Amino acid sequence: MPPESWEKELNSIAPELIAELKEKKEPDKGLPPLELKGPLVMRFAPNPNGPPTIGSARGIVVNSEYTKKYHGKLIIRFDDTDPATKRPMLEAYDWYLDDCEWLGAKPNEVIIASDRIAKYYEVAEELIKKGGAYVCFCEQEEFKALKDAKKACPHREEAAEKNLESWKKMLSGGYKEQEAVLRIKTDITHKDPAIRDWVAFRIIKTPHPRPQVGDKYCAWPLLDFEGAVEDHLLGTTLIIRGKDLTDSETRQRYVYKYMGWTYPETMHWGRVQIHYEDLLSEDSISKETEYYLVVDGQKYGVPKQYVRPDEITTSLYENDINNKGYAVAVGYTTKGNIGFKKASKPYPLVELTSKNGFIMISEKTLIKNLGKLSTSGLKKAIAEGVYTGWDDPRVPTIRALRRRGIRPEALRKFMIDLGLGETDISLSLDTLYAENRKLIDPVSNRYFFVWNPVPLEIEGAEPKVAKAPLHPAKKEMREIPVGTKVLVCRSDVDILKIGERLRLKDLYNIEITGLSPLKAKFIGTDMDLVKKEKARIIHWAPPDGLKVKVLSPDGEYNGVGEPGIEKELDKVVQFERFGFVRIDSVDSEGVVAYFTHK
RNA sequence: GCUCCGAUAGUGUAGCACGGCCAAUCAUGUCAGACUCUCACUCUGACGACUGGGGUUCAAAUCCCCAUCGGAGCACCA
Repeated sequence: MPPESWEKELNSIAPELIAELKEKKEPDKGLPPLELKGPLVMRFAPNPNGPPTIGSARGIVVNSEYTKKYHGKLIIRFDDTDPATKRPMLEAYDWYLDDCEWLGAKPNEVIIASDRIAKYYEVAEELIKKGGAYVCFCEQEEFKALKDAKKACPHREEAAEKNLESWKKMLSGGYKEQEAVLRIKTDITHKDPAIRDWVAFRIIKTPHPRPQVGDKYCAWPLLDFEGAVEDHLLGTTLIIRGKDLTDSETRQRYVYKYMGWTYPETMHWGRVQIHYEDLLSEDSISKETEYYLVVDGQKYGVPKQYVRPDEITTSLYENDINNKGYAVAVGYTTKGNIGFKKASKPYPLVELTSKNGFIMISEKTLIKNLGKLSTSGLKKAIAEGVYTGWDDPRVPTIRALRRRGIRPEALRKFMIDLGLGETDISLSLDTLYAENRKLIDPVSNRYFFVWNPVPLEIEGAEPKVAKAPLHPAKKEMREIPVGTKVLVCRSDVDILKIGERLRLKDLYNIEITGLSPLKAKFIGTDMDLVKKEKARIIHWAPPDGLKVKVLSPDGEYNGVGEPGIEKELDKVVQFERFGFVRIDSVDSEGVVAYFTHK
């Protein structure tokens, strides 16, 4: 019996079985469902020491997605309790709120930790009274030595009254920085050294950047304490955070136990790195690539072998070598795309990541690994002028993506599709771009933009007004007046030969008659000729067009665009045969556009 | 060194709590073709993975053990 008959037969006997079979095949969309015992309260808790990054977007989106789905409450809480080393930026508070709203994740409540220090003091005092916390005067190294030896420090057994007294003195500024800390009493013999008697408060005399707070406090809570107290005060029921904070839970549970509170449910996700993959030019990849390890321009090693560090003496950093002594390497496949591969099994190796953020690939190509830049690293680079600001297209912030014309829905979907895995991932923004392209392609007008322009004189052509569709699926036309001279791209010119026939898109056909200077003659307007001869179709721009500059993650493109682009300010358009861009500014100097993606 | 976590195609995911519907899902990517006055979009097809080794079982991606690799924490950072 053929399968169709089977289905028919089965349908008549047991229709529910068919339904079940089909249902089974349907993939789960979106985030995994939650098993809730009560109302859902979640928080997203950044330190506003810089604008939200692509990594922050994950937290914003996932938290908001769940609270939307289960009619819960979303709180944004600024964990700004370090006025010194991770000093908050005043502008960043609003940047977070703004980017959240843009992402469709407007929080129900906004909490600023530095406004609520007094509440943390109350809890601290109670903990001291209960014997769950003590003021410690050990020097850092001294305490670490004791801790590693599972030994208590002399202050641990101090009476509660004495601790209370010291605590008051801490609050009133009676100690210098580094002189005293408040520790939570856990288990000094805990098998995990990360858990043993952790610090809840330290003394910082640097004033807080927020004028409302200023120098009001000199005892500041650390994240583990502030977070523990706030999560309880806010009634948080589910916490999703990075794997790096898993130990926090174990530490914080001691506070919850002393106070008789109930700890929220927790979920974790792995480390995220972003790599940009699209900087390989096609000619740098051949299908039958030979693989080398390249360090500082030198070839080492042979493919399909692990690369041993003793074969390489230059520029290998400690972090690039795993504990087996193999270099952590990155490869690309014969298909030409790049992937990070674990060095645990043989793989055609080509390159080495180096600590300075670059990956070497063969001799020609360089890939920037933007995901590796930390907020503080970015801050420094911006101050030094390496980047123009927090929305420089090369910088991995939400602001930069916005400026480039990425739609919030695309970013949301991208983050939701990542899911909640505890696996460490290294991802490519390609998927985000593909998602975004689907959204903007149907609504983006088309224009010509010629980068690295080369003038082309056409004999026998009459000045005319070219008509081209604003969008291939719509009927509105754009009009481009053109004389006997046009501009074309250097990259198109480079491969031209005398006698070659080509089509200037939406204009007419030409035959090349000279290369330097570039000359051609008019040979008609007939499209059939183009189709018959399979002539190349290239785009062009009038010499008196608009000056256009495109800023993209991999550099600047300067050229000339057709008139009309200036009407698209703040919109995303497609520069044909170039890619999508967002028109960022228009003035007498010309047009500045931000590259969205191909 | 101590502790914890993880491992499915190039990339990211689904499946794992309850072993058979899994010769393994979806997206992206790559290749080929169709469409097209763009290298965009759309459509069709192809490619491509359970880290390794043992064990339990009639049956293992799924449970157990070991190995390997990767990541994180052990801060008066968040």
